Amino acid sequence: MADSKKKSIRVSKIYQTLYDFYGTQHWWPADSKLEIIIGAILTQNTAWQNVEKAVSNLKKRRLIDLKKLSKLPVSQIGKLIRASGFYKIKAKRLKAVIDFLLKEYNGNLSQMKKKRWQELRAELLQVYGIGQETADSILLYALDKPVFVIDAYTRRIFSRHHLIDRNSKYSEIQRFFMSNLPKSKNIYQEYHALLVKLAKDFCRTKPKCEQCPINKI
DNA sequence: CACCAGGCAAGTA
DNA sequence: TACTTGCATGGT
Repeated sequence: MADSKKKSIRVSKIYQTLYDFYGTQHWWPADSKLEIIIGAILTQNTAWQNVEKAVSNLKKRRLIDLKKLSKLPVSQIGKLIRASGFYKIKAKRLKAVIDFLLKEYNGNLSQMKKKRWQELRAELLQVYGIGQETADSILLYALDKPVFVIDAYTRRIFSRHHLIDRNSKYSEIQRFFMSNLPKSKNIYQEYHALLVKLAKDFCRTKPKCEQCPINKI
């Protein structure tokens, strides 16, 4: 059998294994679509635990609200999200995203969802502070689009198991997943969440790594 | 104490 | 295009 065919089968097999091992992950943990978008910026290179503190600060003041946020000075946003780290630059990024959503969609996310994801992705990538992973997280979890998210964990796990090259580009890895799985938003959401869970449980130390359920396939 | 976490943008070669 | 650096808090 061709090598690419084996890898293709393995991508599905790993999903089945992780799903059987862990069950559904209930991602993205948030009360609203806007909270997901805000979280997507705040979680950049940051532990989720710290993102929760920042989001919690915004929630207490009922600031998960585009119009309210748009009236706040960037420095004030920075103060509120301080716990998430990189707070000055993230405040600036949030400001850019807020302005984008209000200007282009009048803050109406369900209106935004009507567009094709290819078009939305291009628009999101133009926004300051939104790179490929953040754009795809927003598309997949906030806008329910069938787009696979590639993060550091995904690279680590799949290169570790020799299914992708360690130096592959984002777009190549994304195509690898999307061409070898059903085009399903639900599967993409679960798969990414399962990979994050797996990495946290088994990729920290070498002895843990050897107990990884993927090794038992 | 060092190291990392659900990346991105800007600068350099 | 490919590689480097700054951004910063909080947990382990």
